Amino acid sequence: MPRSTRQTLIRFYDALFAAYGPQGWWPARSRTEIVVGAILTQNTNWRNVERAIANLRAARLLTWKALRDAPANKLARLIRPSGYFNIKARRLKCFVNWLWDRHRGNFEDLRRLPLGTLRAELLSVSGIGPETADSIILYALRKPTFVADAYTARLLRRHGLVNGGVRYDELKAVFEDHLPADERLFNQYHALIVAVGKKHCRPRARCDGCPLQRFEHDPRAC
DNA sequence: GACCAGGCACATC
DNA sequence: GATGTGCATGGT
Repeated sequence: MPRSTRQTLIRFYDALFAAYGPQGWWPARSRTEIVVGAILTQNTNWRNVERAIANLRAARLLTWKALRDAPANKLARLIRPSGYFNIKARRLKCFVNWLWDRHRGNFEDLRRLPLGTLRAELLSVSGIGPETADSIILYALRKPTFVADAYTARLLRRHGLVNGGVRYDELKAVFEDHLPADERLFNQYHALIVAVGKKHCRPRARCDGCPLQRFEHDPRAC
């Protein structure tokens, strides 16, 4: 008799939390830095994102106003280590321009919006897709939306909870439909998935030592 | 040198 | 709606 999805998700969470403990996400010093990091990490290794963010910090550009006033080519030069630097510089400018055009440059203002409205508004910004929007909502604005990423897809696929061609919204719905809409839970859960994913759920990674190894899984499904 | 990394927009069918 | 492609650096 297969366990319910809810039970499975809770068991996974408990096993990951027991193994890794609280993650304290998002790894950033400010809300501005969270948003910048969410955009820069698109399809990119986090280590390279850290280099780019360090450059922005050294240039004192990690404030909304400084980002608004900085020319895109200057941003592009500084964020070069994160890859796709021309595109990402444009995306940073798009976000900041939207923040000023629609919300007078007041990031805190976004917290007042209902979650659905907030998400739809973020998705209307060029360069903000579903995962980036959810990262901003969950980690910078502390509202309960689940962030599904490449690690999440691999994990659920490996354990047979979703099929190969699963779409983003289906992936996050697995968590949102079976768990309480708790911001702290979603925060911790996604961070734990990244923790286990970096170690055990990427190409050529091994299951040895994985906290989820004792659960039914297919190592080839990553 | 190939493959990968905490995606997204756009074109095409 | 599904699929393919460009964007680009740095690590393995």
